[in-house]
Amino acid sequence: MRLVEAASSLLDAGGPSAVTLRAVAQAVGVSHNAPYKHFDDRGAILAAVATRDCDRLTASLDKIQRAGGAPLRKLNQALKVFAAYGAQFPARYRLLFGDPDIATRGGELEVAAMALFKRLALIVEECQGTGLPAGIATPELAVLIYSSVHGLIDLRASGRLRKEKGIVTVEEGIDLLVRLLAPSARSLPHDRVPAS
Amino acid sequence: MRLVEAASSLLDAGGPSAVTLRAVAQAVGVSHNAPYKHFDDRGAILAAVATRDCDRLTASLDKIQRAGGAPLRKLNQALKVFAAYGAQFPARYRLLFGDPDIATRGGELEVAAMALFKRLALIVEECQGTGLPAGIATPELAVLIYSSVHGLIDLRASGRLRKEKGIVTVEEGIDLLVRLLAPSARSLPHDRVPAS
DNA sequence: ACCTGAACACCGTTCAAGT
DNA sequence: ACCTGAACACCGTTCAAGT
Repeated sequence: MRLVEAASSLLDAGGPSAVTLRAVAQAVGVSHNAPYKHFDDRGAILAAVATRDCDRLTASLDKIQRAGGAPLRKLNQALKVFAAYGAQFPARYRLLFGDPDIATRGGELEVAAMALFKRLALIVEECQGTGLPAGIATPELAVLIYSSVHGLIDLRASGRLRKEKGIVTVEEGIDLLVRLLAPSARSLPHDRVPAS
Repeated sequence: MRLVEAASSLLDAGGPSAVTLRAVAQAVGVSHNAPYKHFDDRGAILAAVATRDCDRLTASLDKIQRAGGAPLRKLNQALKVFAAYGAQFPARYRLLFGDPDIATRGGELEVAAMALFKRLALIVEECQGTGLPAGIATPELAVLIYSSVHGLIDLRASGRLRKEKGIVTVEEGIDLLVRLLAPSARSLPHDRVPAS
């Protein structure tokens, strides 16, 4: 859908307030209220942007899963996928993982978000026993790990991870987190993963 | 300032979009553009709300610090202060710790935020060696811990910490986090702290 | 110093009407 | 089925004018 593509570009360029129906419509060359024939309202267009990105992230995790390798290394790579997405597209990250209106819409996006979480939980499960503590339920551990990474990305995306001496990049934070949670992985190589 | 109080109430009741200059002005009984005589723009009013809350959180941490007790217990209590604030006033939490425009304004709020982080870092420092790993710089560890807690609070405040089996409340997440980072604290009592 | 009223350029959304 | 133009009730912000 060209409308979704246009909304995504506007979001990247100017943040949520730049995604007006008028601007989206103008970008694809239709009248300012033509989008209402394809979407219920402004939020539905943004939800479509979020759903598309969510599916892409899921595909990225699948790729990492298929590539194989040490579990803890795969986890580190998976978390860096989120970090790269948040660094390259801060506004889209905050739409997908932080917008309250979009989250409570249910529908397609909720299904896509659940699928994404499931992939991450699978990777976490693989790590339990080979680095991560095994005496804890996988969903709990997966939620905690993702929350930590989300916190890092969100604080940076909102401009709160600057000088406050200490961690400056999300990647440093992820490496530190994995090191602290899995003491056996103290010499894990630092992975860089391209954006999805 | 009555304008700040009114803006805070409107934010709690209806989220950021409910904080219009017209509604704020009407709540204190002045014309819709009278606030411009006291604040540069709409963002300045919101920044004042955030600064006020930030100072209150700092006072809460000071109180915990003065009360004394086991370092790890103080840390747990301090983190629960953030959780309680986020649970009781989700919109204000997201304004203070998540709004990009407010964060980049600098000024008073930046000073207040720095002071708040400093208190938390002090408590973390006390824990290093008596539970938390000592072989790591305090600011790094403090940022990571706070990021994790922020991630939990933010995911809940935006409606993303629901059924996804596993952690449902932020408090559970904090207990789990402290337990994982400080293995010696496996039997730490669960603290409940009232909102600031 | 502080406030008011009118006005400006924007919004999202609705609706009657066109092809 | 899809689009248009006009209109509605909102915004934040500005400005001349009042006390």
